[in-house]
Amino acid sequence: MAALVVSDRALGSRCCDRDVHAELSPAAAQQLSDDLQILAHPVRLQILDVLARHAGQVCVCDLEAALPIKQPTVSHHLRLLRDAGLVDSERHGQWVYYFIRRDALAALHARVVGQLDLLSLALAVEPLA
Amino acid sequence: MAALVVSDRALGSRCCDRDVHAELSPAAAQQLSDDLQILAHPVRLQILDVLARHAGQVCVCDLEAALPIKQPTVSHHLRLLRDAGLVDSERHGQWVYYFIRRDALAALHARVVGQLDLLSLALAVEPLA
DNA sequence: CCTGGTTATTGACATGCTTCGATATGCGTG
DNA sequence: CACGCATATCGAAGCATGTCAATAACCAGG
Repeated sequence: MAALVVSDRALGSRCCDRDVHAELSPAAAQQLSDDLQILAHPVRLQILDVLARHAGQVCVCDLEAALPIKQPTVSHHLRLLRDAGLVDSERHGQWVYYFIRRDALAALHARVVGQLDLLSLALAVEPLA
Repeated sequence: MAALVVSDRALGSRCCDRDVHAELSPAAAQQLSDDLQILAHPVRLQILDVLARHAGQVCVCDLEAALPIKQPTVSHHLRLLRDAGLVDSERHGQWVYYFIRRDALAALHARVVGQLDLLSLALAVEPLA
């Protein structure tokens, strides 16, 4: 198990002068981080889940009934999701119906999965040929 | 385009009494949210990236050199990653070498991608058969 | 146009996250 | 064992986030 970490190469000397850098650029890391951040809240995940399963037929009061939060908080999270481009809404009479923007969610899904796959791939390759 | 949202079914009346609920349980949403949260920071993403590409040969000062943050902050993020089970470390003399726990990262990767795929899948299906 | 119901916004508060200086701990060397 | 270097922890400060009561804006019906 120790071999997992320590190769035959000496580790106990010459530290901190290796060319260790991230492949992931700061900009790419920020982008991925933003993508993850908008998803990283239980309420927003549940909102997306509900919208995905009842496309176009969900108004705010439905969400309020389905979630453990008050109406202003529902509107708050919906605004974040809309600002992120993931959802949009249409007014019908007194009610506002929200729906997922499929293209945007697909794009986000592709970015996230793509980057995470890259990470896992880097691990699959034997360390530092 | 409006057809995306409004079916022939009347939307302008009878609101908020439908059985709209999330498939994603609160517990599952919390779990996924936690998984995403630990990843949702540029510095942690870059740390994981560096560790993935230089498996077992990265000490803290390497990370400090590769990242735009001071040493206490590096240690802080490493602690979060370790508490999440994603990384571990070994001391070699004066230095501490960090490495990714492949099994844990693979498990997290599977959970995240699995749940996100479910979301996308729900969207692919035509709304509410 | 007044009323009741739905949604958005505002403002305040609490909580949590990120960062870093200061400091403690641990290790190797002389 | 004293010193220097690497790392961890503590404490404080600043900032972001989540929540909700109060209120505004909007709409339908009488």
